[in-house]
Amino acid sequence: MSLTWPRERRITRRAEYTACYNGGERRSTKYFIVFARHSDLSGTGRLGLAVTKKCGNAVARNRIKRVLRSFFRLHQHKMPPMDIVVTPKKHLRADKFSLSLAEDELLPLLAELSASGVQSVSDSSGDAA
RNA sequence: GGAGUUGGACGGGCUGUCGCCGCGGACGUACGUCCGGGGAGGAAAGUCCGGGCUUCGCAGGGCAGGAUGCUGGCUAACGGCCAGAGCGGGUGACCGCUGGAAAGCGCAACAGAAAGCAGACCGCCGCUCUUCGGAGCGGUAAGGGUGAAACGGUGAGGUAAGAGCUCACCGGCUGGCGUGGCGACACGUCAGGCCAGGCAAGCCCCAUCCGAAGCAAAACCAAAUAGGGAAACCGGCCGGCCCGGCCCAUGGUUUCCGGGUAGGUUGCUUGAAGGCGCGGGUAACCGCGUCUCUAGAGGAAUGACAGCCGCCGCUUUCGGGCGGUACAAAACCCGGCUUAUAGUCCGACUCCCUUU
RNA sequence: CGGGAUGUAGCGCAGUCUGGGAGCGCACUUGAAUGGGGUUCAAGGGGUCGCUAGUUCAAAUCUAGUCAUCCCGA
Repeated sequence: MSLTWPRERRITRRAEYTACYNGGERRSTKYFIVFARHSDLSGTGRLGLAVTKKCGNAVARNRIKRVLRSFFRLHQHKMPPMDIVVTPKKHLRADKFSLSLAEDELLPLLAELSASGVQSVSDSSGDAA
């Protein structure tokens, strides 16, 4: 199975971000807030990262984004077909952050989202049929 | 050996797996696949200056406003750099500062008699009066005390007491001349007058410079919706009809046009570029020759995870073990400045101690 | 990219323009008043004036640099 993650699987418009913030589900863990919304495109989900200045300087913010992107790339087969926006909380320390920490934090949440997402997809497809 | 001053270079390396963003080539109808090659810094940072570039404005000049400020040079330009001058600090290597206060206005708390065209509290001296304690008038500015700062210093003459009042020397100032230097200035000499305080990072004066905005600049392509302009046809009114005119809730349909939003493309990296060599210059820098191409995104790539090796601490049973490995990431591009930075290496110089 | 504001006692602010004593309110401590508490009255303590340099006799105030926070415009 391929583990690529091209640009088409990212959220690149401000309107799409605000749609996730306003019309999506909101879950939170110890270090992250996750907004998830049903994708307009069929099939694949997309990822958006919003790392604010409160998380540190540019080097720290870049590291957080890269680790999160790597996490979603390696676990993309567990990802539901939704638009997901991840925002770290401000007490996340970039120098202590790693892939294993991201897995501990986000894997249960991903499973939870995919359960509810699959259910809603089957509901909507049933209505269409 | 110790302490220090100053200039420069670097700021992790290798391998594997899985990835990301541009570029070139091949296959290929589009989509896509494969191959090759590239992909953060000395400060990319702060955004404090200067320039290029783009659009707008502009006959020329002035005012206002802002910036800079010893001299000479470098530069596209600069508030930058280099070389020098004066002053200050340091034993020294070396470091720091810089227009004008005899154009004018203004300011100086408290203390002190007095804080700025000088003046006189205690003193000192003379005269007059006296109740013998002193008081009044006048002279004086050497001495005292205050303050951050009190209108030259020392000595002699002089005097009632004194005083640049006079003289000598010293210090400082102004002007002239000579020598050296492109110049800031230095040195020498003559004359004057004995004195002219501080603050311009208070207002100000003088000299020089400055049009404004910024790549979200700007150019091009250009939906949907609303509105604008033009033409044709239809409709209504004036009218018997045509021509013509009007439709003031400026009626409806079609076509065309221009502006322009979302969006897209360009701007976008070959440049006051870098390396090496030679030459000129004390240097900053400049000239010539030759070689190289070195990120170009657009919610924003340059990574994640392993392993080995460096480097630095702590520890050790000398096999090793544990921990750490800075600051900080391009966003139109350059030249500087400022600030942050674990450590490593190299050059030059100064002072002290020891040995020969 | 461009522009602006703020930083002073535990908290909220004045003082900065025009340089000389660091202040106001709440809070805190002590005392009075009450049987006790609150209210009230009186007295008191507490400040590297964000930081670092410079100008000045003297800096919260002036100048330069720097740090942090906040707010605008495109």
